[in-house]
Amino acid sequence: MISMKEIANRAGVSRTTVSFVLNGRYKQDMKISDEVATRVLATADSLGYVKNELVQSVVTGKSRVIAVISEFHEIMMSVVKGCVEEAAKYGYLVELIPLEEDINKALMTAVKYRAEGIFACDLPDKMMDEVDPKFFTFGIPSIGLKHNTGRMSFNQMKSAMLAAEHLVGLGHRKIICFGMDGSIAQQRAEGYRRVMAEHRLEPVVFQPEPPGSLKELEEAVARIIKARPDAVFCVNDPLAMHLLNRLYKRRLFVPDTFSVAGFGNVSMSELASPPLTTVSEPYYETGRCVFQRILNLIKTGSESAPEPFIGKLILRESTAKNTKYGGKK
Amino acid sequence: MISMKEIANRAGVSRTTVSFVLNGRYKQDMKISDEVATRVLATADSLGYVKNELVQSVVTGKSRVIAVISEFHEIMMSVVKGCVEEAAKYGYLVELIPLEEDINKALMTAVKYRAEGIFACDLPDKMMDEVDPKFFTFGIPSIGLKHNTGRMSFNQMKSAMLAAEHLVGLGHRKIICFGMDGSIAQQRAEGYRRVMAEHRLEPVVFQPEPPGSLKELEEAVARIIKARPDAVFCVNDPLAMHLLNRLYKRRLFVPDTFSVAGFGNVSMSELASPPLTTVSEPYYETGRCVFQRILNLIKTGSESAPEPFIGKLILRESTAKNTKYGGKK
DNA sequence: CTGAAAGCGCTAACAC
DNA sequence: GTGTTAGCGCTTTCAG
Repeated sequence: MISMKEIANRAGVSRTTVSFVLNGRYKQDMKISDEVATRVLATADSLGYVKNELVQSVVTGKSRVIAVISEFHEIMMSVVKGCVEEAAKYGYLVELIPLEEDINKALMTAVKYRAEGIFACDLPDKMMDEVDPKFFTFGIPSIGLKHNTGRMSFNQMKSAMLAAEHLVGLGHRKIICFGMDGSIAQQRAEGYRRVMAEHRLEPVVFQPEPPGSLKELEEAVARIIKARPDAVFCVNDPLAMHLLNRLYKRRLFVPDTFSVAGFGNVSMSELASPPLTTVSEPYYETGRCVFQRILNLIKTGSESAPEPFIGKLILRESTAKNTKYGGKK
Repeated sequence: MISMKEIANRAGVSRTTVSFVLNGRYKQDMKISDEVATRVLATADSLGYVKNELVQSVVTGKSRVIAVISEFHEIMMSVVKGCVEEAAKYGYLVELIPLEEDINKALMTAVKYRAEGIFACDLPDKMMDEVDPKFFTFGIPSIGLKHNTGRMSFNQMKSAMLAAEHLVGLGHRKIICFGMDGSIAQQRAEGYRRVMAEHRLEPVVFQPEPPGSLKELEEAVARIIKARPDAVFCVNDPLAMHLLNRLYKRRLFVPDTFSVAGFGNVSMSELASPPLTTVSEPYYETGRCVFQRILNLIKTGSESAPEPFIGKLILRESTAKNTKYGGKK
């Protein structure tokens, strides 16, 4: 792999000159003759020179790399993609560090490679507390660890309210909330509760998952069906699809039997039977936003608290107007 | 960020000593007193020293990083995860380079950061030919570019045969293959054709997708339904789910109307209505395998041609025995 | 066992 | 406008 030194020799100039030319700073900082500049550029090109960013990182103390630590669930790809693409725009590279049960090991890897920023993407709750305090002495800008706003900025509650309001707006009264395990699901359930309270409707939450074997899920679904609700708000799409699934098995059509709304807009929700009404989380945008926050932290040292995203209601065919109560229109 | 030099000073030894101790080579290469060794280790620890891998990369000429270039579809996360986790076992890090329409730019980024290996993960067909030949002069081990076996080692054809054979085995005769756009889908369709030929059944391929608007898809589905097949083999799960979807809309149940098999085992296929019989591609394993191949290339310079993976048939509820022809029980 | 010295490829003052 | 010099933090001979 050829170096600046060789270019300097071949072109008959000094390495400084080469450096300045190659960094495109030969117009402002130093005045290098156009003739020399072109010659340098030409030889660099003919020799197939490619700058060694690693060295630049060492010298400048800036690696232009940010580390993403995660378990890399399928669903996270969009977040990562958003982060990677946004980073690329600013000349930053993203490196992936697997979590594999030890957050401190992962963190140390990031430090060893001198990542300028760290994005702990969707850490399991319990790991939040396991982070060695000494890590923070390095002062590396990070998002997703406990000491900052934590997680990604997405307003689960308000987003869930969108779905709940949609169901109420369709004229449904007996609306069941399905699932509430985990802190995120609880925020969604809370959104549901608020909407129900606003409309003086009685909230009913079915909680099947947690130790959550398939069997318990089965029972919960059976109970829901027996309850004959007008609509069911599922705290996540897979849960909703599971419900659709069991209804299908009983030859019960949706939304005829009752409406079903999900949450998350996972890729296949569009192809569910019927296509699922749900709330989208802007994963890609979130990833971009996280990079922006980290970049801001790197540049200015101050945390920009962005307005949390609010999901969008995705209207599809699993929800429909209620006619039972002589529903409006 | 503290350096070896500082440790040397604090511990009252030379930087060489520190280097050797910290690299755990003070037993074999040099005989450093246990006492000194522990002292060095202790001061390093108390000072919060973290080795700068970047410098090590520069000095040794080995970055211990491999670059993954991809468009990062949701579906690829498992492959990437497999690659990342396998890499971690060998002390390698994975960095992500977005494709964004210019393969050569992406490749150059990888070279600039001196990636030891490159994994072009599922490049669009057309990009294969756009790779600047000069790239190969760098001699960086790579998987997924045209000059090697290409793509990941997965036998699409044989895997597709699993699904086709399953359908034939259930007693179906009139089996339609749905979709064949793209080189991968064609390999799957070929698997279908072979099985049909083996059993002296007439192959029928419906090709809807390509310029593939939703409308064309719609028409294709209508034609399939009109054709009254015994079973339909869809070249990928989303296509299969789309089909299920349209059948649902017509109140046509599966597998009563006809059996449906997909391909890919995407995460939600399990929750389709009905749960989809499909063929799994071992994405995670593939990712691990790719890293192994790259590592092998790095270490020995020789391409290990692993036995291509063959998918597994995932039996679910969208396929059932045919009774029309007095089918075998 | 330990330390001096050279070097990896590049940046950045500061003279010429 | 151009070249000299020092240095980034680490590895690695090679004398003591």
